[in-house]
Amino acid sequence: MALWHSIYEQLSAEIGRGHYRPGEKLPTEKELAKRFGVNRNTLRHALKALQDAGFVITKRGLGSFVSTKPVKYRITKNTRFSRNLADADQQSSIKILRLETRHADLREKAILQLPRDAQVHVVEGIGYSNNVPILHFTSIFPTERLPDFLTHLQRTNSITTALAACGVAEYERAQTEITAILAGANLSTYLNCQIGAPLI
Amino acid sequence: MALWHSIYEQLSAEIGRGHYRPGEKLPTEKELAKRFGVNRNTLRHALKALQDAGFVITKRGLGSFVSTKPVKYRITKNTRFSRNLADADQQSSIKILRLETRHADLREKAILQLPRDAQVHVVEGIGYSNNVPILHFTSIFPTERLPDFLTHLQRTNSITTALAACGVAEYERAQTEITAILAGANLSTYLNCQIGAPLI
DNA sequence: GGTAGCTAGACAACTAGACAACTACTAAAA
DNA sequence: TTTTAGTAGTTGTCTAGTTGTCTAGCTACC
Repeated sequence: MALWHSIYEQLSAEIGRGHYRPGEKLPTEKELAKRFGVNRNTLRHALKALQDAGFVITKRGLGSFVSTKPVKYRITKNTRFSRNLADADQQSSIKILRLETRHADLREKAILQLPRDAQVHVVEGIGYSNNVPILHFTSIFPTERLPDFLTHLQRTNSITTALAACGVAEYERAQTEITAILAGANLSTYLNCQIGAPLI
Repeated sequence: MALWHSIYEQLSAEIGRGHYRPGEKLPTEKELAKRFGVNRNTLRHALKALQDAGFVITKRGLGSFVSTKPVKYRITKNTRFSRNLADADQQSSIKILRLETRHADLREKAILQLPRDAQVHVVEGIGYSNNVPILHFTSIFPTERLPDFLTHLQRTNSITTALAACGVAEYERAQTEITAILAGANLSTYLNCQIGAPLI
């Protein structure tokens, strides 16, 4: 699909969802282009489609504004939104690239407070949200506390349920206590993933 | 041997030899075709092979660029770990793609338990670990509870410190309470990031 | 005859940049 | 106080250059 069209769909979806209300000003073309990672001309193509569909009105020197009069077009769109909303699922999944058990190194032992010859499970993979790759991760779990973690993980393909199957009920604790935070403090705060623009 | 393949070998050799540095732009397809004395289609065949091998990344309208991370690292996993340990610091950073305040939609209001006309801060960006893109995130924060959050964020470029500046001291609570987890439960467990394969 | 490899060309999609037209705002001049 | 000029920021338009895709035709070889 053409780039501009996917941008058009996303913006119209956000308008329909109420992110931008009637009469409200959209971000400037420059900002939107930056957000979607495209050239301004490409973004303008999407914006032009939004105008033609009656979603927005743009004024030279001022900006683009959400149309005050909803168009019939929006109704057809809404059905799609409501379905998404009903499902309420951003379906997320993971693809596991690596799954191994090895000895913990010094760093990991220090962080996880493990004894001398401790071993760890290593899980490396890519996280998807709506089939868009969003995240590359490498997680470390102490083997001692989670003996058959890998088996569960392999079967369920879900770290959450695998942890649960191993008797770790509370996720909060599991996150801060079991998952090794090898990355800096910054990245560790971004647990929330939504949609994905093409990276790189 | 096929023509395109000899071109592929020559170009990959030149890249490996450092003739073209990582991140550098290759000559245009037109120029390369002229250089090798072949049609553009034939050259594109060679270029396609270079992409598949992970040597170059091409962008429409821009050109082809030497990949910053040659593919071989996937094979030599072990060296990677020890080196990471030697560095001891995974320097992580973020690039912010979007920073705006808008109305919350139904879903967000439900999750964050917000009143009718509540607004939210939207932060979208890409997380890097050692300058490798690892994570695409979109975070939602209630405006009401964090009035000048964006200002702090823009200044510090760190969500952690920005939250702290707004009086949110404990990160654990901030994560589970303030950050909207719009993604499924699965993705939310991956707070740990290490090295990154090129996404997409 | 059929297929693989290459050539030739046309068009679509995207990027980059420059410049014009317009708006809102501010500060200096009348 | 009113007017004017200037500045900054926005959208509109245009040109040039790049990659992506498609169709048609040629040649060598099996």
